[in-house]
Amino acid sequence: MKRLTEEFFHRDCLEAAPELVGKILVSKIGGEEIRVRITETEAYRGEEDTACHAHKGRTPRTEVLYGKSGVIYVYLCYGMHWLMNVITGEEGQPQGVLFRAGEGFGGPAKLTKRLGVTGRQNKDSFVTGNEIWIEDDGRRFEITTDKRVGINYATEEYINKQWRFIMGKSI
DNA sequence: TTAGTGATATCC
DNA sequence: GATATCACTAAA
Repeated sequence: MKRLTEEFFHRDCLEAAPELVGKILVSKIGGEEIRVRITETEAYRGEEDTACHAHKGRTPRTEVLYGKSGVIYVYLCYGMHWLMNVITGEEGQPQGVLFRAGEGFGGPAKLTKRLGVTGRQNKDSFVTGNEIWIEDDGRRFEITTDKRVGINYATEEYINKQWRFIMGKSI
């Protein structure tokens, strides 16, 4: 059981996103330790990705996307749902991976609810923090890809990218 | 299919 | 200041 370090996140989101599938999210935010296997992720890649929050450039909200890999980006969607991402890639390049589902349930807002993640964790780090981190238990899974969800505002080119990664059979 | 909800960005 | 939009969910 080993905790993921900065090197894991410090590469292109299209490499990191499929590898995060099958890993274990561990949270102590609520006091007790909660462990959830990640079953689905999505990659958001740079200003040229019209589905990425940072595609219009740097704003106070998207600032964190440009920062260090391994940092957590949490934001409120539709006034009631917290969505959690991890920053990947080079500093200065806005990209990250959205955690879309965990074992036994699906839905990015359910994941944050289960783990107790809210806006308080925005800009925390999976690498250095003590409240939430990610572990590799050594298990490997087949990965299937699909189009991303809920990004109809993006251009067709990016709507059609297969940048969603879903856990399959154990290998 | 639709309501619910509030931060954010963008326009006065 | 006002408004439109939104990486969702539950209920019907």
